[in-house]
Amino acid sequence: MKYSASKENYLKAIFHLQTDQESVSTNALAQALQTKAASVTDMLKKLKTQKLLQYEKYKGVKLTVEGRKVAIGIIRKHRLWEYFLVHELNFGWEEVHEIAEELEHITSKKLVDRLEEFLGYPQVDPHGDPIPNEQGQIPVSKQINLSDLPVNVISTISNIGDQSADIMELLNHKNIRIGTKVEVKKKFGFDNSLEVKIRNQPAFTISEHLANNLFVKYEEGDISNQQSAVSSQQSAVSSQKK
Amino acid sequence: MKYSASKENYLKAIFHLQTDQESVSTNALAQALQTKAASVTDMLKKLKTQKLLQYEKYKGVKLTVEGRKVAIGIIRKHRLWEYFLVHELNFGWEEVHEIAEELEHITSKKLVDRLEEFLGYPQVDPHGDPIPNEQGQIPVSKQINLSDLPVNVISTISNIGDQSADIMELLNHKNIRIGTKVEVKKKFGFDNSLEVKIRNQPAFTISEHLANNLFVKYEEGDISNQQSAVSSQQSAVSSQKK
DNA sequence: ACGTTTTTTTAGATTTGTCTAAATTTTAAT
DNA sequence: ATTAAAATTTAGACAAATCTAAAAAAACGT
Repeated sequence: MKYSASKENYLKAIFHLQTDQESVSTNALAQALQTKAASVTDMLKKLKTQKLLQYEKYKGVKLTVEGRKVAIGIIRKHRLWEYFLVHELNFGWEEVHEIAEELEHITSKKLVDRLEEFLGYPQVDPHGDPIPNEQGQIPVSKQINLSDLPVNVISTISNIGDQSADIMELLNHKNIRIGTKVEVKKKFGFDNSLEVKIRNQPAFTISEHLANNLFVKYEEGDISNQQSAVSSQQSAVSSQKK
Repeated sequence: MKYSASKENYLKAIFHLQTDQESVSTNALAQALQTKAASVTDMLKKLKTQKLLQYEKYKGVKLTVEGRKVAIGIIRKHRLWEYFLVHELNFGWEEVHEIAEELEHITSKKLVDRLEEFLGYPQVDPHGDPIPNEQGQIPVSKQINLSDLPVNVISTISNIGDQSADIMELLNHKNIRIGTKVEVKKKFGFDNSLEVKIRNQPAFTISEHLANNLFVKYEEGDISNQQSAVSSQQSAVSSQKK
């Protein structure tokens, strides 16, 4: 079945807003899609007749299994294209989202699968978000040490090993906190220091000792698919708080 | 300025149909675009108000300079994407047109230019059609000997050196004529024979002697841009009829 | 619990691109 | 030069996706 770009965008937005059991409100959708509540209501009625979502008026909306399948397909395309743009065409990670918003609506399934193969089956996109596989399974969130993060991948600080005042002083000074997006630009074997970059600021160096205490996840907060999440390739590192 | 995919398709179709001074008829456009004449008339009126074409009712239509610029931009994107699909993602040349019909409407100019760079500034697409450069200039048609055609590039037979009955008998037998699309699959240094492929038929071998009498062009019949056509990298081989 | 505010839906309109059927213009033939 | 045929345009309609304004339902505060 083929759906319009507009419908695909609604499904994608609902997927992102739909946390766990919660249904999504009309207003939340209108805000996410930069449109008016009345337009959302109209579209929800159409998507309901296509069995892509469960919708009762005034009760909010949830995706059906089919609707989620479509949404994940769009997200898969979006993230593979982002990966392509950054790693093959040398775009900066901050400029690819907009372009991927268009590319994600290209219909050919064969194209997506070939692209994925061409890229070497990447697990996360340049923003650190997991890339669903062909079956619609989304790789499970992993925590790894910042030193183990491949270069040029944006990830999010999810854990700090040591929680002493000393480390906090340092992190505050460097403006690093949980949720901060970081990217390793270079790894120096000599002293195992790392050159890292945060948002739009110039790159700076952090010591091996500090890096050892910073953990990042590959995801930003996405929900894994139904029952079966894909098992992680690298073993997750458990954070060692004291 | 941004135009809808539909408008871009109209401009592209007019460009392809518009030979030299001739204007394009409503019916010809309707057929090319698989639509009805009435729809074409409607659209032409809209495109005229946008100054993309010259249109007087019952008189047919021609692109303006601006309209041609847009059309060439779409064709440039189409052919670069086709090249990408065939040479990077290993698609067959016969299956890429449909996908490129969608990709050609992706708007980012930076994407196209980066893609072109990534691909190494190719001159012709997998069907042998020339790829316009960033300035909208279209490489000029070149005739080269079939033996000089790179492998895996589709080209069109444009000239036959020897015009004896003998060669014609052979060409008729092998179903080769002017306009036939050929692709060299392999070159054998031992006897300089070539393995070639025509349309969907299985590949077959032709002798050095025959190959020496077959000339192909890199283009299918496209008109070069305004005044300045890009000078060809390889020198064109003049066909040596007797 | 009851009025007020917020959220959501309905009603009616608009834009884009398309269609069919009818009317008009051009072309071509005798 | 008429007239028949072909090509083109007009008129009116429709589907998709959106909007504004008004009505209805739900949630909230005291």
